[in-house]
Amino acid sequence: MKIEEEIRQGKFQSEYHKLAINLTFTANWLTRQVTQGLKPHKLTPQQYNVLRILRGQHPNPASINLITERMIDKMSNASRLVDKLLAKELVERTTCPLDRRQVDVKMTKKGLDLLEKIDIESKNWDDNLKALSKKEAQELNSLLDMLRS
Amino acid sequence: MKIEEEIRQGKFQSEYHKLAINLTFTANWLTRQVTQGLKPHKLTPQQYNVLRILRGQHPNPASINLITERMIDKMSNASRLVDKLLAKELVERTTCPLDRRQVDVKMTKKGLDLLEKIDIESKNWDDNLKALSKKEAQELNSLLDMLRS
DNA sequence: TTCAAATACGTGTAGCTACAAATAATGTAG
DNA sequence: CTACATTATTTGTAGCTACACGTATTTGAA
Repeated sequence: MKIEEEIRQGKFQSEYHKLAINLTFTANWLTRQVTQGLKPHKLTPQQYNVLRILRGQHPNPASINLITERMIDKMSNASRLVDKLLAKELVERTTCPLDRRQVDVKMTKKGLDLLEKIDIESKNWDDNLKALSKKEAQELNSLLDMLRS
Repeated sequence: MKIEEEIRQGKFQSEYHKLAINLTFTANWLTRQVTQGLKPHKLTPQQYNVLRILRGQHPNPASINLITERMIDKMSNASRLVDKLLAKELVERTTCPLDRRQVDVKMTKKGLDLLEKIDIESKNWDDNLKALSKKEAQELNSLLDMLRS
């Protein structure tokens, strides 16, 4: 459905204004789907993002700083997200012995196992994007990169 | 900057997976800018969205239902957003006499004046998107519409 | 008419965001 | 070595989201 119909707005001030709204709307649409897919595993998209970053480092630990740097949503509060993951025993947190200001965060086996299970399902989530051909997806990626110039 | 560098991830599983991340990341980037622009006026993007919908109806009132239907983020809780706007005296809320389940929400003069002031500034916000030509913006809009199929 | 279903809205809760401020450890200029 | 800046993280607060449930009102079928 065209964005004009989705939010029942006939006309936009400009193509750029329309773009701003279309981009936000489409990202929300996508996030809703990921949220749904993660729900059976009691993970939020942000927690999932942190887990994947930690797996990327495994078996090395990651600091809160490193996590923040790599998160999709950089303003997210990694500290509190790690708290939640800790409560679920998906990660472990220790003070870094070399720099006691830092925290070493590391996946547990339970966390790795969970991610592995989600991996399988998540392949299907991307299918929601397959309304576009691979070439169109590339083009969209390139336009988004350009947009942020 | 390419998305790979933004979140320091060298390679993605697929072009589609990259697209999902790029889309979310870019929308966050954009929202941050709008949030900044609105901050001097003590409005959040969602409150701003509601105000603009109400202006579209003015001088007619809008129900909570109508507002929700037209919001960019449809899961937003229009009821509570209207509360906040009411506290700032930017809107007024009365029970609809024809259907007492409904609420009539309407802009106040204060609300209209505020929007007018923001209108002027907001023209500059869209400039952040002008890294793309008009033609590229159209193409991006079209790809986003297709993506949601 | 009557009562169950549908509709419109409000509220409660857990989790997230944005931002500022606090705390603690480390680095560094003199 | 000391004072000060810097760095890494945590905490506090206001506002938003997602979802479920609650309340009041209206609609409509028997």
